[in-house]
Amino acid sequence: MPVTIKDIAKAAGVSHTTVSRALNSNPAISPETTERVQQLARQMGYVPSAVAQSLLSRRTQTIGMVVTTIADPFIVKVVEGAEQIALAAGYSIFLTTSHNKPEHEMAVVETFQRRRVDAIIVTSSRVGSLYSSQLDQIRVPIVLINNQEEGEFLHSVTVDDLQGAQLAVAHLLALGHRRIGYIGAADRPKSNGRRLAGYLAALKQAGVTPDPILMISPAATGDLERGRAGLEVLWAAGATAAFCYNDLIAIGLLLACRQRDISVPAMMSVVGFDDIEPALYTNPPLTTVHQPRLELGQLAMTMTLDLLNGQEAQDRILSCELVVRESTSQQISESANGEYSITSR
Amino acid sequence: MPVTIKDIAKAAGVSHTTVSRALNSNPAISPETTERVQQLARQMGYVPSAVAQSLLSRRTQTIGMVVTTIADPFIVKVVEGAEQIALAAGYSIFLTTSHNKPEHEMAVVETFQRRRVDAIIVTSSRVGSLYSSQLDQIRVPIVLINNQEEGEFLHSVTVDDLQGAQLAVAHLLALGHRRIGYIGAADRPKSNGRRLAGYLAALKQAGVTPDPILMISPAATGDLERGRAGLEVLWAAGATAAFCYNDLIAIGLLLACRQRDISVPAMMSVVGFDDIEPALYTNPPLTTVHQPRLELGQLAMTMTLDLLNGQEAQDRILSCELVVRESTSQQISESANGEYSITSR
DNA sequence: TTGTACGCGTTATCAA
DNA sequence: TTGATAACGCGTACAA
Repeated sequence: MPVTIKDIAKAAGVSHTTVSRALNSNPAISPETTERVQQLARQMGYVPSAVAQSLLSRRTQTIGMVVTTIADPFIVKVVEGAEQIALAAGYSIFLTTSHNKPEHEMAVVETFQRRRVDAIIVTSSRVGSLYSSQLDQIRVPIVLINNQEEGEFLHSVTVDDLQGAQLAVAHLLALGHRRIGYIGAADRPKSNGRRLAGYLAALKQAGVTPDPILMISPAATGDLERGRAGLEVLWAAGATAAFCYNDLIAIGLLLACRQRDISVPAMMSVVGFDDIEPALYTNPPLTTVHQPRLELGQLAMTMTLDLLNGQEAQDRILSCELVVRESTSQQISESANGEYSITSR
Repeated sequence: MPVTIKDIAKAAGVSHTTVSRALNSNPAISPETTERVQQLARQMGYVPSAVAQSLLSRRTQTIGMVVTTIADPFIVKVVEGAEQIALAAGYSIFLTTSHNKPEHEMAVVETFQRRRVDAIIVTSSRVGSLYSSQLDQIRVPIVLINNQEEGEFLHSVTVDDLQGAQLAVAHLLALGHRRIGYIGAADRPKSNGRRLAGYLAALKQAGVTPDPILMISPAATGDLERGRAGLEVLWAAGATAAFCYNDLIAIGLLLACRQRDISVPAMMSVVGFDDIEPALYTNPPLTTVHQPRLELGQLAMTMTLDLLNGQEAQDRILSCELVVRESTSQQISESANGEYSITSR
């Protein structure tokens, strides 16, 4: 069993109260006893019990964090950002994955309540619908990152999907593309809707009429598969460029292009979303929309700690940046006279 | 403040002792009161305090897990495996990253002690040297995953680096390669040494004399860079194949090959180690040694829980599998008479 | 300057 | 069948 202040008290010949005060450098204690007690504590390898302290202070200095999966490089960065801030403030994180399973999420929340976490951070979940019944029970602050549902009662940090999508599609338009496809993900309704809106906004700004056949959302088991399926439709529809809901879909599309000998970017320009690490290793390296993932996590945690300190916290929306790599190029075609010219096909 | 058993006691007109017993379905309590109390607890939204329970039981049902970084896809899988098992057993995980910084690791251990975690799991660290002074202070079980130092005092789960490396190099040898390079990582001394040993063992078994110039360990800022640097040396030394310490190094090498127009696998076969996700997306897809990462985490956690239940735990070594993709092929060269023949160059 | 007493929420012991 | 009491490790109001 670990050493307690009582053990130290016995060894030092003082009361446990004095030990407690000495260890906390309480000025009421004489410098000599303070020094003596502290040295003794060190010798005996004393480490205060956060459990006992929590019981008394009613604060566990603990944050519960729910993510769908840490296999997603996007989420990893968010967690890293959150951890940095938490650690610096003396908080520890209970990290749990939900794999998007409602029953899992319920259980996680229950666990967090039992553990008396001071606050909860949830990423990319449909909190609104699922938790609503449990939510009023929870007294601790809840901060949502990129959540898929609207809800006024919670605090949130979100990435500006619309602006990011607009950036991506504007880039393709500037390169001369007019038949630009969008491959969406219907299972993330909110963000998918916003990215689609950005796509449409960019087209509108360029005076291009959207073609319904180019806006698809293939049902598939995984994002990679979705990209593969997307290519078939878009290629048949005469698209010269594709904007994908995320990088994994884009990578799936890239793989399918290679199999069908569709050269990227010469025959098909591809843009992703997220800027995950693998996007650097693809062939060609993927042009994509970079989300400030680290910052997302940092901000969410900062916000959480602010709330715990009784401060107000404003919801935040972070903007994205376009990272141009090699999967996009001018939409060119050889014209009759042998010269290259931009075409709108 | 959360509801306590005292609140329930007041509402039910019984003592808090009775409430506690009723909630735990103690047979000593009459069925009527039990039912009444349980229903009341549900209505009032009672959730027991793990903090108070821990203080009494001296068990927190909590595991501290230290990893170098969750940005490493390898580690992510290990964590996932560990989490599965922990969750099923009612344990929660404090996940912390150390980024290989000694001072960080010390702080983490200190935090875990304060939080009174029941056990600690550490991945890929040099525990032996760093922790030795703190180790005797810690009374809880410590399980090491793929640790970089020998030590009899701790429990461990390790992947069979030697066997995995042997598999990889034997594969290259079987394809006819004789000038096979090894690009190592000196900052992971233990596993690097074991993989090098596997490389040498395979060569020996095939009767190939190792050439020191082909066994390198480039000093570089990151693994990707290491791969780049490695290519220069190996290419100059006339290597036709390279076995890399890990996939990231292999990917770095792949990127460098593309820049220098060295076609893979026609001119250079490449094998990695780990089988991380990005290895699927490279061009060409990477042949690599698959580590049972999920199992590694599961086993470590199972072992930990066994130890907590007072059982003995045997150290384990898991074996690897070779995953052949498209970055390796027969070592062929056009001979004078126009036919293809295997050469040893 | 130091010590006594109490409480944080829960369970276990003993008594009624 | 139920209740009063103590204990887990710590911090704090109050007393000395």
